[in-house]
Amino acid sequence: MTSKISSTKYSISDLSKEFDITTRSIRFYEDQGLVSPSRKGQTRIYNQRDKVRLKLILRGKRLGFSLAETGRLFELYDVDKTSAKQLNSIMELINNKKNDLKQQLEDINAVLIELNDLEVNCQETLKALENK
Amino acid sequence: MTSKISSTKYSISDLSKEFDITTRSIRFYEDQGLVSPSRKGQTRIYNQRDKVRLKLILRGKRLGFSLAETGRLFELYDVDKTSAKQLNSIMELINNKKNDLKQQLEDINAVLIELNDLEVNCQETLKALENK
DNA sequence: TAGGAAGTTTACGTTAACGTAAAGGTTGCT
DNA sequence: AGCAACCTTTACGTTAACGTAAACTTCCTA
Repeated sequence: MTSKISSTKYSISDLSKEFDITTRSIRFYEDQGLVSPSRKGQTRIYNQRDKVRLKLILRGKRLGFSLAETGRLFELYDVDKTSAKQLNSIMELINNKKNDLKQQLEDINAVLIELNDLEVNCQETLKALENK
Repeated sequence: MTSKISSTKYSISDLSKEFDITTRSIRFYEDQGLVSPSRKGQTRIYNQRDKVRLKLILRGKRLGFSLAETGRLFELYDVDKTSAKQLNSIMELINNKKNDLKQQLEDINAVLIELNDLEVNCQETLKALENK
């Protein structure tokens, strides 16, 4: 039973097209230790895990995370969780991030409200122009 | 009736302390046209409007806005809204920003859920360690 | 077999957002 | 008068996240 695990392999250009980023960027993320594709000869081969990570990297960027920050989030899943000390410091990190994000939620809601006001204002001005 | 408008004047170091940023940053924001303090001799004098703008600049940064983007948002409030063409292009800009922010809201909620999962996971592992 | 497409490494260039240092002006003590 | 605490301008330095170009290999195919 030769099972099919081969469908989850991607070339660098596959991923660059799928995520609409340059191959340069993908190689740079590797330099920074955020993805670690295997090799066939010289050529990089990406798997499902790498693909997910790319997605998370891009999500992080949309949130204004640096690559280093995203990397630290990745590590949270891999860190050795056998010691209570480790666990507590991880949980502290998690809580810091959560607080940052809650602040961001507030910020975003504030800006959305302002933009809505502005939009309404524009619509009214536009209507006034038409009815003249 | 000499009214008191003088309480809304700040020096550069006042603001740098209040917002916990360097004076260098504040001067840089001026270079970029985001604040425009008046002068008494050489010395910069900031008013309430400048202070509000600084607050908005920092909020923008927390959301990952570039200074240029924040500047464009400022302009939205000042632009002359006399032409329908202007108005429509402004509203397009507003909508683009709104879409970005909605995407960010989704992203943040996703990350918050993941962090919560991770936290619960940590708590359980910790409990298991204690009950051993 | 010649060329084109996709891959690689190496390395210098670029932009944003400041940091940092030098050199100097003004004000207020003491 | 002196100096400490501010302020100023000018200008070069720095980091992150790539862009861009050169020079080369490997594979496919017309």
